[in-house]
Amino acid sequence: MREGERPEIAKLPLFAEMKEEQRERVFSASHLQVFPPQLILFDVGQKPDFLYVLVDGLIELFTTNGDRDSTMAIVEPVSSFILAALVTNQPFLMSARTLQSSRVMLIPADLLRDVIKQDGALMQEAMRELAVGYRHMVRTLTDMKLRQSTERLGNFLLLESHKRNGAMNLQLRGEKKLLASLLGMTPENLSRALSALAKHGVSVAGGNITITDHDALVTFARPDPFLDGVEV
Amino acid sequence: MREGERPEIAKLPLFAEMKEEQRERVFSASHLQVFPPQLILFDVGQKPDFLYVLVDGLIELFTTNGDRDSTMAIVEPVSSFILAALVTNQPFLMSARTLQSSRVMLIPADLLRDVIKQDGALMQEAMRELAVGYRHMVRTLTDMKLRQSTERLGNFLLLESHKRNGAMNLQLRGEKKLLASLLGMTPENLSRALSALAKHGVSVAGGNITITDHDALVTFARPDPFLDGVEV
DNA sequence: CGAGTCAATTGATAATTATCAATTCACCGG
DNA sequence: CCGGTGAATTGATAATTATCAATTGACTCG
Repeated sequence: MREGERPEIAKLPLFAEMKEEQRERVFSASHLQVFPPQLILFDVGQKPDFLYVLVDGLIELFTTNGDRDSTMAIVEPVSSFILAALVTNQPFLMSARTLQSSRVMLIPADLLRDVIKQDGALMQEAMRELAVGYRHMVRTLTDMKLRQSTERLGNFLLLESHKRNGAMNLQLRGEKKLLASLLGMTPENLSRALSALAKHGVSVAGGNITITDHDALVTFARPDPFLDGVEV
Repeated sequence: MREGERPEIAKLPLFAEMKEEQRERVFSASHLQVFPPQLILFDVGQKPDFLYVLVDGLIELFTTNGDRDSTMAIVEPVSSFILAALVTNQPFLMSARTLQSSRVMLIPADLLRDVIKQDGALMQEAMRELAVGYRHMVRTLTDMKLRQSTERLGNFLLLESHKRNGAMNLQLRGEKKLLASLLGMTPENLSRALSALAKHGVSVAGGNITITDHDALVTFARPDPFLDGVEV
């Protein structure tokens, strides 16, 4: 891989604490690849050959059942994905596709599993990343089971705003039907939910969403301090 | 803690590979406690003081939102729970209550985090356990997003049967409303779903459910080999 | 600049799930 | 053995969400 890419990847929490020597071993065996939009990187059921690190672009993790499919997560740069499949060396439970042209670092799975065993700091970060991922899943599942669609949307907007340092103006990454699938609803219902939120401090102009009355949205969506709290 | 309890706990994958010396350190600082049914062990938002290991009994992990609540998992012996909260040292995202009188081992959180850092084998098992837990969550979320309630029930029965070595006769642990909540439906709809499955090879007598026609149930529920596959 | 394409919206209807209200059933204690 | 308590079931209705169909809107390509 190119030298210039390394610093931002090495800054990832996962790789930040490991021994330089081991990092060198991992990085020199990895390669960076550019994929066009709408390309399937891997499918459910395949064995993981690599750990993936999204350096630039946008990637969707999704699952399929018969003719339906559902977005499980949207991966933004810079972050790794499918660590759990790599650690357990079990088939993927999700498929991945690029939403935009994306640069991805591919780290050979066997090598990485080996280095994880040898480098305690790396293992600890892998453990932490899995714990954080697990907790994220708990949040998402709770969100699905305990809230209805418009509430989910409201809380999603509040959380996005929080992530962006409280910005009241949000620009959607990707299409609205993607967001709909992520939130577990149809595109039609997302449209209706967005207009329903107009009464609760949200205004929409295309892919640009503005929270005009934060308090009103909070009153409607009732975010939970723990469930919707931002993980460190 | 009593000596007699240790062997079965030490056999847990989590503690199986660690150094005997470290295990001794952990176990001797832990204590075993018996809780009556319907007792809250901890609530959402509390910081984890212990890792919990259920030795005997039955425990429910659940979440709350306003006046609704939902069962997230049912913990059967012998297994540990809330490892992710312990590792991240973040507040619980789920509450726990005993469903039956339960014996629980309490391992001090600070100590265990410390030992995890020192014992590579333990850390590796913790990492693996978190990865397996993450994957379980992915399955559950997919199940919720992609299937409707009667299908979820059908697949639940198939999976339970598989777990019990293909037994066609299943005895429910706990009440039906618990199962309903776990599957994300109301008790009323669980009743209706169970009677709907009568046409697809399932017969019910109280808490005793029999799969009378496995193929018919498979045809109806369409289990996915990966999603519903049993993790090693 | 206009046709074509696809996302997004809107309206109408259907399916699914939840809620409310009775019973019925099972089990326990007196 | 009887009455009481709460789970489970059943039926009727309401709320939520999905589906189907049509239209609008935005953008690209020739």
